[in-house]
Amino acid sequence: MSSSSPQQRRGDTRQRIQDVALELFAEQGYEKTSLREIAERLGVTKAALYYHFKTKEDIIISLFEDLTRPIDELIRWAEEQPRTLEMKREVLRRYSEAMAGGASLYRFMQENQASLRELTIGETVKKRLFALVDLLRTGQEDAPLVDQVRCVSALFTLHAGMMFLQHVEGDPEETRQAALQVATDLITQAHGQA
Amino acid sequence: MSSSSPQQRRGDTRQRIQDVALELFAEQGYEKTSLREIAERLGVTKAALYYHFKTKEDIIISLFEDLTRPIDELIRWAEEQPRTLEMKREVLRRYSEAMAGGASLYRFMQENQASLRELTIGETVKKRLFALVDLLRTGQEDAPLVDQVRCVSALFTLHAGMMFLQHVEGDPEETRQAALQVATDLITQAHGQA
Amino acid sequence: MSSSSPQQRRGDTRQRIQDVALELFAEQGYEKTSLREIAERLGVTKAALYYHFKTKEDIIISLFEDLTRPIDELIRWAEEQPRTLEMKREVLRRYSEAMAGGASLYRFMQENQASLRELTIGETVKKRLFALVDLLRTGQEDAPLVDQVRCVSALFTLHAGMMFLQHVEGDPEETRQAALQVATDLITQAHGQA
Amino acid sequence: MSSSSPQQRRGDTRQRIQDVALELFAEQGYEKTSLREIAERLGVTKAALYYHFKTKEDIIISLFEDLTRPIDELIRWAEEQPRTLEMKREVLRRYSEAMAGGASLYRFMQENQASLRELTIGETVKKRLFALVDLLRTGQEDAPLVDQVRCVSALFTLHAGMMFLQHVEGDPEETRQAALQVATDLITQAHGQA
DNA sequence: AATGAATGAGACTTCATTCAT
DNA sequence: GATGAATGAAGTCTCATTCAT
Repeated sequence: MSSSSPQQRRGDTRQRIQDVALELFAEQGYEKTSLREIAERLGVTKAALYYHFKTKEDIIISLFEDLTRPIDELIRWAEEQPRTLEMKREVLRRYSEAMAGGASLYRFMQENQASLRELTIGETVKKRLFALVDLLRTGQEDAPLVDQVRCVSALFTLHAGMMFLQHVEGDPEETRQAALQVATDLITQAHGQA
Repeated sequence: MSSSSPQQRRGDTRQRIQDVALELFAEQGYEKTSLREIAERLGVTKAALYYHFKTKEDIIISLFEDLTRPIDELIRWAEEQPRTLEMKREVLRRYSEAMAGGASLYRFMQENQASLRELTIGETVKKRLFALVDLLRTGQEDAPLVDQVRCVSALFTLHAGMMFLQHVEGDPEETRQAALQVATDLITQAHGQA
Repeated sequence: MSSSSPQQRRGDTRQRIQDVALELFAEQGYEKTSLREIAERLGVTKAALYYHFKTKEDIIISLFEDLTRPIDELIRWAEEQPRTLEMKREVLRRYSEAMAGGASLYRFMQENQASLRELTIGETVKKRLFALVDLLRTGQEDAPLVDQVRCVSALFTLHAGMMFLQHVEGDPEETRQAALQVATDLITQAHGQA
Repeated sequence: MSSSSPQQRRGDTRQRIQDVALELFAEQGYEKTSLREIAERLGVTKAALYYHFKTKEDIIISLFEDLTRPIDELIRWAEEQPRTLEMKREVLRRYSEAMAGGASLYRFMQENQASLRELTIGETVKKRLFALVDLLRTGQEDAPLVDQVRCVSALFTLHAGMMFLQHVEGDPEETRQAALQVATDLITQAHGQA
């Protein structure tokens, strides 16, 4: 009657590996998480992991591929919109939502930048970040440096909201809304001064 | 009678270990940097490191002790000041300066949060961060959540300014000033609304 | 009613496994060639190999069985002939031909003697070699050691001709004939001095 | 009282590793010999091997460097001599002697050609072989193919003598002399027809 | 103040093989 | 006739650490 009886597990091992891996990566970091640990927590052998993923790095790559799709879509969408303030607000809104949905992965990104840099996806992540920043500040390439900082800061505020305050305050959703508010203020200022 | 007395030499090697270690930790992350690497780059044996430091963790602890002293002093100083807006601005100003001085270490902190959490100093770092945030928002415990986020965001903006924009823009000092400006704006707003 | 009856298909895949396996064994050696590699190059799963062969060793055994039959027949034939010089020349001639036909396998034998020794067929291969040498030197058990060496050398010359010169010279067939000539000279000398 | 007490062993670990490794490589082949096996037979840990050699391949490289020096010197010497028949005989004589001295390594070479090809030294070994062949046939580039084969065959005869007959006959030294005799005959014929 | 030699634990990875379907 | 999923054993290698000298 358990919801995850052996029979039910059939065929979803790949998914379960991803789940456990993400959990552990976010908790302990990428390097400190061994495949042995992942396998043990799943009740399979290390070799089983290698049936589903070619390398350890492959596991994390697959996680990024699955979980950052919303962001890629967001970027593609935004690039076709006019560079209005409203569009920028929408970008922040949807980015914040994506973060709420894939909290573990974003926490992982935030806390493992060093590991990320050595991995193949590091470059991709970086590019995506730059793309977002570009979107937020488009229409004002020659804007004062301060305004460019505001755009970057807006994104970081969303991250900060999720990562840092979460450890402290009560309702995560409320905190997220507050962070979104502050971020929106920041780009509004940046936009206005263009 | 040699021109470098034993005491000086001692300090010398110890210091060189710290320098190289910080360089590598910042570059590659804590876990990915091995003692072998540090020793090789210094032209000594691994065993020599153990003459100066009890463990690998000890090396990083010593780095934090040496390099975060300014922050500790800043906190102690600020805690004795009245909670005025001017004091908060001064906190940000001095924090930003400290970051400029110990850039590698702050980069390390930012990029290795996962490693940090497992280390003894992790707790210390976290406490210091909370202490700073508390200082910035003091006088308004019951302030709207949004204002609390602004305080956190102000600190993160300084980090963001250092870490992120650095990869992109020209003069780091100019960027630092811009980030300081944005951060100051943020706490000004937070303070005003109290 | 399909144009390829089950029997044919069976033979088909089995044969294709053998072909690919021999190719890879000859190219990379027995130990360095994994079943995964064979399966991948065939576009089937590893498990499929196990439908046709009981073990990895079984694959190579089957190759030897199929490809060394001419040698076995040659030996049986020669053992019933009178020990004349002409018979010995015929042995070399046919051995050389067999090698040309199963070049990959002979290359494999030459380059993987170490692996061969650990395998069950190793013994068989060795026996066959001894049988050939015996045939070549029969009629002169008490011949000077030098002549016995000549017989062994004759066989090795054929191998050397195939393996070594092949990497260097132009027409393989011409080289083979030259090697055969030298080998024949050797046993002629050995025979003559008896 | 034993000739290899722990105290005596001090400092010669590197040498002992080489000895044991060569023994096992020759016996079982390169791939089939694991570092665990080598370490166990020596009574040290695997990690100790890595203190003395950077990789498994490094061990075999060091063996070749140490044991094939005589051949390199032989080649250098011969290249400065006039291409007389007497010089060629001397080459074979000294090559045969070198083989007797480093029997294990030459057995290894003969039996692990496949492994060798994948290793860095493979190329070196091959070059050396070609250099020897060139020396033996110099002065008759346009000689009939048959004579070129004779030169190669001469070298292979020495190998064959060592490897093959050894398993069978009595006194190895006598066999070696016989092989040398046959090899010398071969190049004499080749030389005469130039 | 530092080295040389070694260890024990554990990392990632690959392999031949099995078995239910 | 073949696959999908998994295993157990083993492989090479790296790491932080120790200790006698």
